[in-house]
Amino acid sequence: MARPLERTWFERDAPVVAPDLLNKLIVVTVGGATCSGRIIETEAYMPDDPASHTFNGETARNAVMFGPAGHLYVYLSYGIHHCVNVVTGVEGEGQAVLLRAIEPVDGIPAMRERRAGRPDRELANGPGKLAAALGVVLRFDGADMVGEAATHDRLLAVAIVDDGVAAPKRPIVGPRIGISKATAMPWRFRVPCPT
DNA sequence: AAAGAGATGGTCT
DNA sequence: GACCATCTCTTTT
Repeated sequence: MARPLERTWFERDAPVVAPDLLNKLIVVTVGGATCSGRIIETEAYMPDDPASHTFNGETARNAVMFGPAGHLYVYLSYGIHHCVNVVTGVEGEGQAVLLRAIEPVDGIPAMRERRAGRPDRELANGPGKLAAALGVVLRFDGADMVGEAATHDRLLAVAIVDDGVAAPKRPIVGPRIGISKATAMPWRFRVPCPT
């Protein structure tokens, strides 16, 4: 029933992939332990987008965003939090989708440990929080989520999985947040009324 | 209920 | 040396 998404699925523009990612699962294995969560909020970043890390060209940090789609782009935000992105589009363009929130599904005890002291509803309801809950750190930057590399019988792996739950027909669409440039683009997508 | 500020480190000018 | 695709705690209505 559950199947990992193929490379071609990611090879579309971020504002198209972002709403399609809603209700998909992100499955992360670190140190042989696996956690997963259902994606409920995403945000698109495009080439020629002043808010995108790739706007000023390729650097060591954003190199993964210029690579092939279907890889993970991870960076450190405000020196404290990690942010998790899925590279989309055509190789060389520099676009990605930021995962902003998930609903924990598997490995919830491990997520509670990583987010000690937080109530369950605040385990992964934000970009930095979901990275912390899933245990995603800079080491995941560039990880391939497609094919053999995404096999979870190893120490470190990540994949986006379709378990049969469709993306919402009418996602909530709004402006991106937490940025200071190009704030008007309606490239934030959310599942309506997630419990 | 809302608003404000500090933490903290990699990246780029 | 400035700038953050954030979070949490503290202070103020």
